[in-house]
Amino acid sequence: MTLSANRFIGEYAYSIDAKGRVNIPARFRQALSVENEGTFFTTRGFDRCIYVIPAIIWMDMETELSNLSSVSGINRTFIRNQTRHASSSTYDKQGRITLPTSLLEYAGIDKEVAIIGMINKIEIWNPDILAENDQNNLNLDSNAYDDLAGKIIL
Amino acid sequence: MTLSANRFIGEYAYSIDAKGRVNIPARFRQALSVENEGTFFTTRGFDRCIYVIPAIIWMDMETELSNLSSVSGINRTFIRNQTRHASSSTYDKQGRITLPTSLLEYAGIDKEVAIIGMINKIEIWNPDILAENDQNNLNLDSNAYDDLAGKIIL
DNA sequence: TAAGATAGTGGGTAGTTGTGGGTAACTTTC
DNA sequence: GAAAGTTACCCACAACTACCCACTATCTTA
Repeated sequence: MTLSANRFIGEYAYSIDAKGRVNIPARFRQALSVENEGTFFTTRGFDRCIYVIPAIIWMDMETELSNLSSVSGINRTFIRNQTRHASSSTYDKQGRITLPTSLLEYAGIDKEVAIIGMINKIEIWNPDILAENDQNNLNLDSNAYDDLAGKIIL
Repeated sequence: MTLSANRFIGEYAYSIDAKGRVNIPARFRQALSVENEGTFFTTRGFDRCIYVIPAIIWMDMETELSNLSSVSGINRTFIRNQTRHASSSTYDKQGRITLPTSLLEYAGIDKEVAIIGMINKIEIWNPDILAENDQNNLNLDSNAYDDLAGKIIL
């Protein structure tokens, strides 16, 4: 276990090639596969982006999901949405992954992508949609945000 | 653990070379890497400067971020904003670090830099922008400043 | 004051990284 | 079962990064 295992930070601008392959930033590769040789999961993000999640984190989430009571309709919907678009995958010798077409469509990605490290997972965005999302967030009521910021002393 | 571990004070005038490398004042180097072999983090500062942060301090923040639930949109936005401009790095044999182009642009740095010790982190400025910032602060309403002053015994 | 150590700056080179394309294996379809 | 389409693996290359060495100025110490 090294420093920053499974900790993803930073934003990167990459592109998808004709075969639907995206490069994973070299700095992410080690963390993505720690303790689970190159295996990870891709699924829909909460926002209009793609999540790339290390196997360990994914399995933790699966456990949490399994603890939700199926009596609640909200829970059922939530569980369903988390799992139905998910699939496991690995990268090729160059460190690239091939993303399922369905996910690319969901995230509105064609050529350029923005990759963001979100600590324990990775987000892949269409840069335009990301910018749009940023813009919308400026208009949010910021009390909750300020509360968060107040707790983080940096 | 020695005296002044992770405590940065003083201002230094250095320059950036053609490769984007900045020297870290020798007096800062030990503190920057205490307990975590030469690793630290760079990111955007609140003002128009670059933060250089010791690993221990940054990792604490990362841990807090990793405990925020991604189900909340505010949390996602917050995490994204905290990590986007950040990257980890180490110094070379000469004690220099290479700053990402994006950060240099943000801070408006081309050649000369002012490096300021801010107790638990380091700020890197374009000297002109720093001077401008100082000038603007003269005009601030000073009530809040006086409040602070009341708390600091010197 | 002289000699050695430390600090700041500059540049070359080998390895890494991001990207493109070819070919074989596999799957699907008729 | 053969053709067409898809996927996965392999190789290639340009740009970039990190590592190494070198030089000078300043500080320390005997």
